[in-house]
Amino acid sequence: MKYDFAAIEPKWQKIWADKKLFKAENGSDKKKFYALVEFPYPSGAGLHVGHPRPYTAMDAIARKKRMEGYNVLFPIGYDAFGLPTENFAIKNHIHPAVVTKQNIENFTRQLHMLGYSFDWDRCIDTTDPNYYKWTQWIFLQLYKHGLAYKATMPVNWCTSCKCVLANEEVVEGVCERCGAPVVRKEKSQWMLKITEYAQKLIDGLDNVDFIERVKTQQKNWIGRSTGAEVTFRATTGDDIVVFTTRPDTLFGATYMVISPEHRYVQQWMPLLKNQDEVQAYVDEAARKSDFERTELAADKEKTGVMLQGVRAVNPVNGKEIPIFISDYVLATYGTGAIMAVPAHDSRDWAFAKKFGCEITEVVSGGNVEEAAFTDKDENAILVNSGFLNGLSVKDAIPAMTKWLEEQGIGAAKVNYKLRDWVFSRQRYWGEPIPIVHCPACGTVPLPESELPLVLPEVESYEPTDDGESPLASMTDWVNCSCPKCGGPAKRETDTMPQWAGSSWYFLRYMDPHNTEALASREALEYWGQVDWYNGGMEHTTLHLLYSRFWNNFLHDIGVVPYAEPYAKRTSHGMILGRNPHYVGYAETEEEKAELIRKYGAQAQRPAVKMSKSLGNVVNPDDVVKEYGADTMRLYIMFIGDFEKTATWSDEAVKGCKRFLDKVWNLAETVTDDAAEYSAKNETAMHKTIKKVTEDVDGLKANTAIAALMSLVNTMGSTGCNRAELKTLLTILSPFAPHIAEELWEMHGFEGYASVAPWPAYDEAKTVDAEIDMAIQVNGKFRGTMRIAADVSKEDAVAAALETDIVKRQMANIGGEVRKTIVVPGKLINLIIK
RNA sequence: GCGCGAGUGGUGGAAUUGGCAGACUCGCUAGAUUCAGGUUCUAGUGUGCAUUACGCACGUGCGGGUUCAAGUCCCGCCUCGCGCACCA
Repeated sequence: MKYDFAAIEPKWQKIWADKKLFKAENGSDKKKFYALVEFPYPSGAGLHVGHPRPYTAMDAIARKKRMEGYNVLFPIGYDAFGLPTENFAIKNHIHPAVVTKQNIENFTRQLHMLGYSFDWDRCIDTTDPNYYKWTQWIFLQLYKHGLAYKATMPVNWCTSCKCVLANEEVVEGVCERCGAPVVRKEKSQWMLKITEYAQKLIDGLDNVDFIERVKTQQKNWIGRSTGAEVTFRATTGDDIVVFTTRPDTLFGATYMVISPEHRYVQQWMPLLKNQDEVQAYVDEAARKSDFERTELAADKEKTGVMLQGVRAVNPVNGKEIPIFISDYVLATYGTGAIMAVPAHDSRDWAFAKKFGCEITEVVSGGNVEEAAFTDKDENAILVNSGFLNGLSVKDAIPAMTKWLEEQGIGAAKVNYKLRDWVFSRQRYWGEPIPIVHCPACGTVPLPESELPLVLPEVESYEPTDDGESPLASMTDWVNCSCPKCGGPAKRETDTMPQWAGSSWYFLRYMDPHNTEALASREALEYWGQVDWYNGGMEHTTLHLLYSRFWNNFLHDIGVVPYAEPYAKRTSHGMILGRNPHYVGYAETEEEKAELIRKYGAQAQRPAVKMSKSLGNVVNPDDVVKEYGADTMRLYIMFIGDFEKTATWSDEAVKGCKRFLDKVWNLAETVTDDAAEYSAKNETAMHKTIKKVTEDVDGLKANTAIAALMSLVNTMGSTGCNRAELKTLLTILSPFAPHIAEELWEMHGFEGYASVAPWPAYDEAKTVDAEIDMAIQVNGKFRGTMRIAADVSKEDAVAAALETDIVKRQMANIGGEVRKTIVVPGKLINLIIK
């Protein structure tokens, strides 16, 4: 009989679903294990090959844990609010809810097709009012605790999405999603005070097992720096507060810079002698997009204008110094003002050189006429610094900080780059913000009893250029009565961002049908932290950070038992496609030149992100149709190091299909009903069980599969008995569950391969009794000798001296053995001189 | 600029308390099966020199070093990828 995957796979998917084989049980006596993958955004295009990589890896882990006796929670759901659906709906005049429903059906079909062991009874959908009721509930808790507030401020505005963006959604000055330019816009926005959790979000990383690059990226994003705030008095009598990481260099502060947006600029305008020049600079800075303002920021020539008519006093030496405005000082970081120390800051140095400011060296060790001396040498000695002279940088920082505190003009201060989360979006397809604006009472939160606040049906949900949400035109819905005074009021018309629903979804999986709470206390305590969460690096400073923030908050208000939601976080590499424009594929020099001219740097890369326009997108449906889900799963795991990017190869998929054919054929040859492993295969069996057991947990499925291939290759000549087949199918099943299940049934094994107990291995039986020990002479490999694995050092040397290999070398070199090195079980090295 | 990671055959990639480099896969070569194609099976496949030998030399981005022994450790570079970036 032939391996007929097309018949086998749907058969087992149906049986698994009917028998609810992968159901997670709340409150079971078994040890729990919560494995989580990032739930997909159900786009119209369906699953792409990027999805199966993390899903298959975590599925293999979940399956193995189940076989090891754990009560495994491995859930899935849909993060279905968001712009692409809304845009598609607008274009095709269908309601986003209808589009979402269709897309979810398609995704569900595809996920079933790949044989994932999800507990489908716990499937969630963020656009379901029963779900977003609790998203809104969490928002109300944030509001009650002062962590949600409305503020008018310059925000990032995507010119194409016609919507504000969080800082995390702006990448190099353009929209993370659509690539359109982002401009500043003054708008009243709902904000979440994530900055209040900056330190907790850093500290929490110490207690979790996240891969290092995730921790580093989050820390960099939060951007903690320690220093001091110092107050300078302006000649107007106003106090200018600056933040500095180097209070020790205060004697070297020879001028000040404030950002063009700083409130003092307009306040002092009437006093200035060069008003026109200053105003022109302010206007110009306001016109620039974020992208223009940061473009090649490091090398960009500094610009700025001196405020003529106002000066400041350096509090440490009483010197009067000039004040400039310049866009190299950011309004949104620190206090929007700096003390410039050109001798020890390269930006200040470049500015000072251009504008002829004084450069005073205060830390010795460099030549400040040539360049700023910025070495982070804490033993460098202070000069030209009054009471700090002779102190090291290390000692001068606390000394100056203390002095500032005594004078009442400064204090130690910690600053973060992290900014509050802009939480409202001027779009239709999101969770309505449960807030009412009352002319009498002001901002009034909706009572919890009125949740969910359901998204109304609208005629037109097109975004508007004026920055109003499409909901604003829904007067019937907008006009309401104030929950507090009963008078006429208006609803908030902005909706929540895409990231809201995903900020707590892992909690809902624990108790998805609860109508009284986001999840019961028992469920939250039973499942506790997510034991293993795998997801994309692109979410490190978005979803991952946001959800840690929400969970920390929910912990602080006593809703969840753990501050940190995820005990472990890993991340998969992207799957790239073949680059059709790669120069390597060109046959002539002319073609090559043409490709480089047309595609530039892109032409140098053999593999690139898959995209419709390049025609290199691989659809899982096609792969499953041609080779089956098991081959697809196996290949996507075998493709390479899980954490690195990998390139899809249609050719290489065949190898995995061949392997499964071999397994099928091997199973057909099994006639020996032995209940024990054969002597021939015993070591190989134990070795392979060990390798697979360790590699699945170590996220090294690629080498686990290689070991399985080796085993099957070996058995091709040594044969396979019933006991060996049973183990083979068991350890193969996390990767290729359908074929394992079918052969399991055909050979009459009990129960299901998917939930069979994981086989044990005997460490002692993983090593061969006899090995080929390597023989080196003077450090060079010369050959091997067959010898007992546990041979003594003396016997190994004696045996080696008897070999032709060593005799020949002795004769060639003509010396005697001066030294011997024996690595038991591995090699022997003879030094002959 | 700062931070993180990576450079290994024709290809994807194994090997990290220093111990036989190239497991496993694709591809390729030869042979068998087949009317043929595909499939499957057997043998081979880092480079060079040899082929009298299972022999010699070279070989993990580049240049040094430590060691009986280095892809792995140390010093100095180069290249590529990712993240952040005028963050005071």
